[in-house]
Amino acid sequence: MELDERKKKILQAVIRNYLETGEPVGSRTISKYTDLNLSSATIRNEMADLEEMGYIFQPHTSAGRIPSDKGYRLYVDAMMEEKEREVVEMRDMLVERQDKMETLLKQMARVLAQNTQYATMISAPQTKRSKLKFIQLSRVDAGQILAVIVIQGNVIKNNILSVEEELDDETLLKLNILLNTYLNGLSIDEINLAMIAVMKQQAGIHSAIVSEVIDAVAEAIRAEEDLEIYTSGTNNIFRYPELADQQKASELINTFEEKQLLGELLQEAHTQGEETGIQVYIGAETQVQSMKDCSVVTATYELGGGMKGTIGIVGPKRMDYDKVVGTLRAIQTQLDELYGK
Amino acid sequence: MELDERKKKILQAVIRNYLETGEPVGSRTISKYTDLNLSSATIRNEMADLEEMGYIFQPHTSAGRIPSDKGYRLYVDAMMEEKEREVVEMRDMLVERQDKMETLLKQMARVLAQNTQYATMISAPQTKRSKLKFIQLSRVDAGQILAVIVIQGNVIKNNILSVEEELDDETLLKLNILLNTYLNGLSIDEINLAMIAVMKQQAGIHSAIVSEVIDAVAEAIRAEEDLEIYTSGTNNIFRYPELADQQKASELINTFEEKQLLGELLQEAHTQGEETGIQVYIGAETQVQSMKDCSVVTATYELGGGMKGTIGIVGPKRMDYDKVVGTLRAIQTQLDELYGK
DNA sequence: TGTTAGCACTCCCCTTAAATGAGTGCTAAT
DNA sequence: ATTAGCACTCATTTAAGGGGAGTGCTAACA
Repeated sequence: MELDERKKKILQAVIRNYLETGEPVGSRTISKYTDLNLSSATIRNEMADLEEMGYIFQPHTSAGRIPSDKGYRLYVDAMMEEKEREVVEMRDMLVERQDKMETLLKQMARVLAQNTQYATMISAPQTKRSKLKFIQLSRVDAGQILAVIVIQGNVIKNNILSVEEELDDETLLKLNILLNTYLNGLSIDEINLAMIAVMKQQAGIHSAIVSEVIDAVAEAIRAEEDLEIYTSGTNNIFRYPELADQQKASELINTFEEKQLLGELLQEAHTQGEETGIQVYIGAETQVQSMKDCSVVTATYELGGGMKGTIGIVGPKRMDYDKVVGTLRAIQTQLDELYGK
Repeated sequence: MELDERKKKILQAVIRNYLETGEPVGSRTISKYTDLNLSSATIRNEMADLEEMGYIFQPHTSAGRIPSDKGYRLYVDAMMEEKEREVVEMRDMLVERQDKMETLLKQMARVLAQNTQYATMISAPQTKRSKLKFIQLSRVDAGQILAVIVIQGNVIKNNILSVEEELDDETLLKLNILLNTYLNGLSIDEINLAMIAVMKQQAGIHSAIVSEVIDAVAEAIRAEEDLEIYTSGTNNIFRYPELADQQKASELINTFEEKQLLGELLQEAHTQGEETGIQVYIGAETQVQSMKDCSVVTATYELGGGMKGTIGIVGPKRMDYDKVVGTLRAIQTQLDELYGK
């Protein structure tokens, strides 16, 4: 059987209607809703075909039709290539200069949630490929050294080190110069054992501190790698009856709080993002069990220096794909303009 | 009417039983449950009295009794003064040294949630009265200065400042000395305009930078003041049927995500905490609308240097007050031992 | 005077049954 | 190819009934 133009139109009408109402949609509705001027009986025939082809299905005998994952997929794909959406307002959202990535991301998650009425998540940029920009040791207290580590993109990590020996200013200065000379501008995988050995040797009796700093650097990177995720609008779940029953809501909320799975999800979206960087996962496509009744739209953004992060929007399968994709596009554009290269 | 010993015992039995089951408890149950050896009829009479006195009530005619807020209050008060709970294990929770307050708090919230099966929230210590410990300016890039601000208790804030003039190392060193000399050891409200004027004068052409740093300090403090709140275990709400219906769950989850109200709640608990620092709010006592069916137990902890924070545990009114108070006590003790003075 | 047994009564809740109605599949006519 | 018509299905709603847990009250008992 073949998916002719009329079938497409009907399918689209079914999906549209279902997106609006959340209720299974019957033939009579379609017959009036579209400009096809077909009777409900004809629609019924076509819908039977569409069901056979797997685009829609009945939740139970003699109920209206609901789009299947396959149906959504078709709809989304069609929509994606068709529309190059208008850039939404949202310009004011990013106007203020941010020193802090964290604040920016939190805010972004919140705005998105507010805007779309879905749950949102956003992963911080990953610094894997970033270069070390600056290291500074300072004596804060007797026996306490503060190590400040700045990574490309102005991601800053602090680390308090405890030392036994008393360090005078001169020694500290030397160590600072040593560390910066060797490590500055290197990315993580460029720091090797040989280099560390040389540095330790040059540090003489203070080699222990060098070790600690290196550890701190490694830890800072690692901390950045098991990436931070910010979420917002999880309670929007309750807006959609098909997700709001106790069982599902509980699982979803849990998933959102634990963030572990979200991380993997975003990670995957991030790595396999294609040209546009926008990806749509429908139902089981996410691999996350608790989200099998949801759809997820993700967008990868870049902040220069190879740092990439991912935004995800989670809603019911009948989410307004159109709007969501548009919104994400707009944000991408904004971020690119501000930080992109 | 008077609350004699037997009435107390019966009331306690009713509450205990209700805590366990979550169901209204009838006279027959009590008659068997307690060691009073009274028939259900007698219990009925007593329960009628207790109801008249406002300690318990029936959700509907001919149902068992449920403790009222007043009833809970009595129970909790009695329990609080009676028990000086055993210090729970939980020792291992805090063993690792933490450089980062944030990590510690998050972890703590999580452990608590896990342990109690309720939702938890924890506010970061407030630095209002804290003293400035250390300031360091470093050149990170051409035109970019990193200001690191350390506050008592090793709370560290970073701030990137943009500068137009090129600063050589010597100037930076001078500025560092200047700033530290003047500001070191001062608490926020001890920094006044006169002092700033003097510093600016001494900084000469670089007075602009001094201004910026001062701003950064102020901002760092302010950021710390509209306090961070970490939550965990919000999905535990779903464990308790009386909170899990769509309406209530949605509101609660929202409250927990927005954190605004939680902040006020913790704030209040913090300020009016009495001797022990542990406080119990039952039902409407919290002032937070969405929590009118919950109880909240809060504990204020101190981390030295006048920095105080508050932990809160939110559960159904029938929460296991005993265990919760015990757990919080234990944590308080631990924190005191580790950081307290 | 306090305690208990007995009994009628209340009311939630669960189950069952019937009514409703939206929607389908099929057939025959156009 | 399209449509009208009809029988049929089945989730959902509504009503009714039974069960049962629990109460309040009264009368009897120690």
